[in-house]
Amino acid sequence: MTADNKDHIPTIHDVAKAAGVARATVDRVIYKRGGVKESTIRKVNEVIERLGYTANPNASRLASRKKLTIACLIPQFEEGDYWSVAYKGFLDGAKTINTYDVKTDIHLFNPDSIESFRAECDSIIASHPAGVITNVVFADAVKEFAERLDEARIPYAFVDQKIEGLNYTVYFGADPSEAGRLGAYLLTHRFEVEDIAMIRLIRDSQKMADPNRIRRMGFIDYIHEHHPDCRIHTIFIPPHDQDETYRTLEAFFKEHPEVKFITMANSRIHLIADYLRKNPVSDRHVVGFDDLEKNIEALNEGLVEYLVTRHIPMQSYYTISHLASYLISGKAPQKKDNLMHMDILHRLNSKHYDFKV
Amino acid sequence: MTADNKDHIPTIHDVAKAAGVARATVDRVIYKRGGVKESTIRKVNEVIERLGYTANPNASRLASRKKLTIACLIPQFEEGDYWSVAYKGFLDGAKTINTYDVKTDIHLFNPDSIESFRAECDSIIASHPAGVITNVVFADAVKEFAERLDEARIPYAFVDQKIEGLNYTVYFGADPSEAGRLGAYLLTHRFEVEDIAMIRLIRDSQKMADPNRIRRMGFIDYIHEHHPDCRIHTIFIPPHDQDETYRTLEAFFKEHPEVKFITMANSRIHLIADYLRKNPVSDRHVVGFDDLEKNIEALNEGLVEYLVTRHIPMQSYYTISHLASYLISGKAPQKKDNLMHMDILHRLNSKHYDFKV
DNA sequence: CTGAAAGCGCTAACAA
DNA sequence: TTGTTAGCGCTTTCAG
Repeated sequence: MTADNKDHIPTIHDVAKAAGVARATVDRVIYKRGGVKESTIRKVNEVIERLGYTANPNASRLASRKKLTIACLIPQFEEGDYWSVAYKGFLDGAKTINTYDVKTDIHLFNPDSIESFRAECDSIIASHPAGVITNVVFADAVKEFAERLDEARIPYAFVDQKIEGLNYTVYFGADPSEAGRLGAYLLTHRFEVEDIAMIRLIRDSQKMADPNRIRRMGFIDYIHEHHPDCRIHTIFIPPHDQDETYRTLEAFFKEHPEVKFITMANSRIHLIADYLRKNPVSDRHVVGFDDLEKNIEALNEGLVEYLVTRHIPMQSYYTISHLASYLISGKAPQKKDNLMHMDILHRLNSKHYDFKV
Repeated sequence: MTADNKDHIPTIHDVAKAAGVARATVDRVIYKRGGVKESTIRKVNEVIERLGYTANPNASRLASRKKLTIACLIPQFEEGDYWSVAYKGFLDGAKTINTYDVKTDIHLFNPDSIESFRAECDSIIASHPAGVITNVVFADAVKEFAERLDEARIPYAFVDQKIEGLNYTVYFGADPSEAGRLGAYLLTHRFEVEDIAMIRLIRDSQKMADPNRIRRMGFIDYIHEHHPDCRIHTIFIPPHDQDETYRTLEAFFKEHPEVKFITMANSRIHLIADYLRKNPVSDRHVVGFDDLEKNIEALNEGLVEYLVTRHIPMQSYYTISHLASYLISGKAPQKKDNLMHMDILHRLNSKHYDFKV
C-alpha cells in the first residue's frame, strides 16, 4: 500500500491483476462470452465482487465499434393506433440513450398469423441482435422464441404483457384490471348510475385474442361492486366501417335514450367520436382508454370526458433503456417486473402529455 | 474519394482536417473554451455544420477524467416536503445518467434569508461546477447570480420556476394556474357547489413569498367561472401546530357544517388529515396538491379524494439530464421551456406512481 | 482456454 | 492563438 489507492475507481486492469489473468479474460467473464475455464470464471467474479468493479460504460462503448442493436418484435399497426405509439417510443427512446448508441431494428408481424410471427423470430435470430424486445400475442410461439434466445445468449425484455417463468431481463406493462376499475370509477363516481353502454369491436368476439378482456372485466367488476343495480348494455360495432358504426349507435340510443354513460374498454373510443359529435346529449358521460392521438382529440373536443391510460411512449422508453443498460453493464435491473402508473387524462390536463425524455 | 467514406460517422479528426486546424482547436470551438480567433471559430463551425459532426459522448467522457459536477441550489427542506422530493429526484437522476458520470453538489439556502442565498451563490461560483440548477425564490439575487454564471461560462437551468430574459439552458416547471383550475374542477364537477373551504397557511399572508398564489388564483377563477354563486371561505392554520390547526378547523366546521368541499392550494393538505380522520362527514370532498408522501397516505386512506400534482422527481430528472446532455454535447436542447403534465392522483391510481427511470 | 497489443474518439497538458 | 502528444478504460483481433 504505497500509493494512490485513495478513492481510485477500480478498472478492468485492477481486476485482471488481482485475479492474475489478462484484461481480455475479465471481459470474457463479465459479458459471458464463453471459452473460459470454470475455475477462472469463479476467480474473476470473486475479485470483481471484492473490488466492487463496474465496467466504465464510456470506455466500453467506445472500444466496441458497433452500435447495440435491439430488435423489437411488435404487431403490425396502422398510423395512430396503440402499437404505432409504442413504436415511436422505441425510436425516440433509442435516440435518447445517446451515449449508448443504441439502434432499433423493428420487426412487425401480422397478429392474425402465427406463421408471420415465427418468420420474424427466425429473421431476428439470424440477425444476431444484442437484445430483443417482444410482446405476447402468441404465447406458445413466444415461449419457443424465448428458448432460442436463451440458447443464443441474447437477452430479451417483455413490453405491455409478459409470460411468467421465462428468463426475460425486464418487463414494463400495466395492470389492465386496475385500468378498467379506474375507468369505471371515473365514469360513474358522484352519480347513481343505472345504465351503461359498453361498446365493443366485432373482432373482439371472434378470433383467439381479446387483448382487452381483463380490462373489461375490471370495469365490470367495479360496476357490480359499486352500482349493483346498474345494467351494462353491450353494443358491437365494426372496427373499419364508420357508417355501420353510426347506424348501430343511432339505433341503440334511439331505443335506449336513458343510457347516458358510455365506455369502450379497448383503445378505440375515437371510433364513436363522430356519432357523439353529431348527436349531442346533455349529461352524457364518456370514458375511454389509451392516449392515441385521435382519442386525445375527442377528449379536447369535449366528446370524451376522461381517458385512462399509461404513458405508452414512456413504457417503450423504459423497456428499451433498461434492456440497453443491462446489455452495457451486464448487471440485471433492480426490478424485473415494473408496472406503469395509470394516468387520468382530462381536457384540463391533456396539454403537456408528451414525451420529454 | 478513394476509400471508406460510405456511412462513416465524422470524427473530430475529420473536422480538423477539413478545417485545416488541430483537433484541440475543434474541441475548443465546440465547448466554447475560448482563446480561438473569431475567423477560426467560424471556419470550424462551418465544417461541423457541413459534415453534421456530433461529438462522440463516450470518447468525450472517457478522455475527460473528471466527473461532471452539477450544483443544485434549492431551499432548505424538511423530510417529506416538496423540495425533499425534488432533491431525491436530482440524486436519482444523476445516478441514472450513468454513462455521463454526473455528480450532484447540493447547496441549500434558507428561504427566509437572502444572505444565505447569496452565500451559497458565492460558494457555487468558487467551486467551478460544470453546470448549475437553481430556482427562483429571490428573483433579483437570482438575476445577479445568472450574470456571474454567464461570465464564468457556467451553463445553468431553472427548475420549478424561471425568470424570463435570462440566458438559461433549459427550464422544467409547471403552470400553477392550470393546476389550480384542474383542482377546482376535480373538487366540484358533477355537483352544484355553494360553499368551499380554502385552507391556507398563516405564513402565506406574511412574508414576501407566496409561492402558491397563482395556483390559488387559478382555483378561484375556475370556481367563479363555473360556480358563480359559490362562496369560498378562507381559513388560516399555522403550519407547525397540529393542535391549533385542529381547534381552528373544529371551530370553523362547527359553525359551518354546510361546507363539505375543502381544498388547500399549497402542498400541505396532509396537515388537515388528522382533523378529517377524527371528524368523518359523509359527502365531504377534499382535493389537495403535490405528491408528498404524507399527502399520498391521506389519499390512500380516503381522506383526500384527489391530488393534483406533476411528477416531482421526474421534473428534477428532466432538468438535470437535459443540462448534462447540453454540457456533454455542446448542443442546446430542442425545447428550452418545458411544462410538465399535470397528474391526477386518486386512491385507485396512486400505486405505481414511482420513479422508474 | 488465455494473453498481448492495437486502437476507439476525445481531452488536457504542454510546447510553440 | 494554435498544434502535439500522451493517455482515458475498454474491446477485439491475432497468436499461442
